[in-house]
Amino acid sequence: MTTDVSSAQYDTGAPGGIARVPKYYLVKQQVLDIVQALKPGARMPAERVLAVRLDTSRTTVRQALQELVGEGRLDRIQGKGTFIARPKLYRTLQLTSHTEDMQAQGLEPASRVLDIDHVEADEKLSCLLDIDVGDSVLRIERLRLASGEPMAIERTHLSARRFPGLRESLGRHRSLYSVLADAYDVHLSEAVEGIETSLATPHEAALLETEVGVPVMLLTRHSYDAEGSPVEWVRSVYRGSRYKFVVTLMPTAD
Amino acid sequence: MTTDVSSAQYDTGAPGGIARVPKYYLVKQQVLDIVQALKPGARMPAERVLAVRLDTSRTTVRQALQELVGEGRLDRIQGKGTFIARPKLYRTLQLTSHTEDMQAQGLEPASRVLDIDHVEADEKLSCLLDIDVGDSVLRIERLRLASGEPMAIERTHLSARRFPGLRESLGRHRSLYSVLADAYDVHLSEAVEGIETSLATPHEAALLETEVGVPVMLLTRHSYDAEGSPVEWVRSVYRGSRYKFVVTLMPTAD
DNA sequence: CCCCGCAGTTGGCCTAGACCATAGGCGAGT
DNA sequence: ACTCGCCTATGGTCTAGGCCAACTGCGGGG
Repeated sequence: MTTDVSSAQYDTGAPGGIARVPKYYLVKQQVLDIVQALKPGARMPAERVLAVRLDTSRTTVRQALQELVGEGRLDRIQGKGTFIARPKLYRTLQLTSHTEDMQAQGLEPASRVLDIDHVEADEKLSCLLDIDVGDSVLRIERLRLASGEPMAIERTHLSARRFPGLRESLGRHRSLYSVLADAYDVHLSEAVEGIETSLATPHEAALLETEVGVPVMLLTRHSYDAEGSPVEWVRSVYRGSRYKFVVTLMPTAD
Repeated sequence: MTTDVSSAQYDTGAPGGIARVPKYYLVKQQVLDIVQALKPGARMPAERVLAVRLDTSRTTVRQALQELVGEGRLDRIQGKGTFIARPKLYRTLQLTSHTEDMQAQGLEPASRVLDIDHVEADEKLSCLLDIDVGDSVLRIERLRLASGEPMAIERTHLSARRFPGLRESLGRHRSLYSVLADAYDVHLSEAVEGIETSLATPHEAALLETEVGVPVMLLTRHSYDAEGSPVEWVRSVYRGSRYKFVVTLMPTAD
C-alpha cells in the first residue's frame, strides 16, 4: 500500500530551504552504487528485479533509471536490458568543419544525407542569410557520425543563388567547407554559435539512437565570410548525454 | 516533418526506423497549443482538468508537462498552478567576470556567497591548479543572480598559498577578478570552458528555484594568467531551461 | 540445414487512485 | 478589525497492475 507509513518518507527536516529528497532520488543513488561497480557494457538487473530488491515499485525504479539515462550513465534497450554506458565524447567548438574536427580527434568522420532540397526563405531565414523573402535556400539535413556513432542531426541553410550547383558538387566532395573554398573561393572567418538545452523529439531520438525526451544540446551556428557576409545558418541537435563541448576563450580584442 | 500522427497510438507501420510517437507526446503537442495561445505569466488549466479534457490520465498529462518544464516553456508551483514561462536569457561566453558580463547586457548582477572555506587539494585539483596534493585550496561557492533571478551555482577553486588574504579581500570588492587584478596583479589571459548537460540534484534545484531532474548546463572553466599558470578552476551549474550560451568563434591561429 | 513461429524475458506505455505538501481564501473567534 | 485555523484546489510522489513491443532461444517443419 502506501509504503512504509509514518517514518520520514520526505526529508521535512531543517526548514532552512533544505531540499526535499523524493524516494526515487534515493533509489537513484542506490542504483548508482550498482552502476559504479560495473564496467561499460555490463548488464544491469532487470527493472522488475530492482523494484523488488530496493523495495519499491517498478514505476519509481524507472524514474530513477530515466535520470541515469539522461545523464548518459545507462543505455536501455527494449527486450534486451539496461546496460552501463560508455563515457562522453568531446566536441571542440572551433571554426572548422565536421570532417576536420573529427579527424583532429582521431575519430572516423562520416555523414549520411537525410534530405537535401530547396526551400523558400521565410522572414527569419532571409534575415539570417541576408537575402530576400522567398529566395531559394538550399537546405541540407545530415546525420553526423563519429566512428560509426550517431553524433548530431545537422540542418544547414545556404543561399541557392550565391552557390549555384552546390547541391551537385556535394556528392563529389567530402566536406561542405572544402567545396565552398575550392569551388566558390569562400572562406569562413567568423561564426557565432548558440548553445542551449532541449529534449529529444521522437524523430530526433530515433536518428540519434536514444530515447524520446532525453536532454539534447541544441547548437546553432551563424557563419560569415571574410567580407562579413553571412554564408550559412546551421541548426544541430546533439545527444547531451554523449558529448561535452569545449571552447578556448581569449581576451576580447577591444 | 513526420508530425503526421493520425490515429495510431503506435506507428507500427513502416519498419524503416520511423519513430514511434507515445501518447504523452501527442498530449504534449496539444498542451503546446494551449501554451502558445497564452502569454508569459498566464495560468494553465489544472492537471486534473487537462487529464479529463484530453481524455487521458493525470500521469500522462504530467509526463507531457514535465517535458515542457524541462524545455523552459512552463513553470509549476505547488499549490498555485502551472504558468507560462518567460523566454530564455543569454549568457555570452567570454573571458570576463560575472559582474562585467551581466552589466554588458543591462542586467543587475548579484552574488550570494553560499560557502567559503579552505579544503585540501586532492589529486585532480592539484593537477588543475598546479599545486601539490594536500595544499590548501580556497573554495568559494556562490549563487549568481541576474536581476534577482537565480542564474547559476558557481564553485571556484584557487590556490590559497598564491592568494593569501583573498578570502578577506572579497568582502570589500564586487568582483573576484578585480581583486585578482588590483591586489595580486594577476590578469587572466586564456580560459578553457567545457559545456555539458546534466540533471538538477535536489540541492541544486532548490537553489536555482526549479525542479529536481530538470536539464541543467554544467559549465567548467579553467583560467590561466599571462604566464600560462592556472589561476582558477570553476564548476558552474546553470538552469538549462533559462539560459542560452553564445560564443563567437574566430579562425584558429595556426 | 535453414527458416518459421511460439513462448519467455525485458523494457515501454498507460491507467486509476491514494496520500502528501503548499498556497490562498474565508469564516469563526478574539 | 485582526488573527488563527480550517477547507479546498493544485501540484508532488508513489503504488499496483495491465497490456504492448522488441529481443532471444528453442523446437518443429520444410
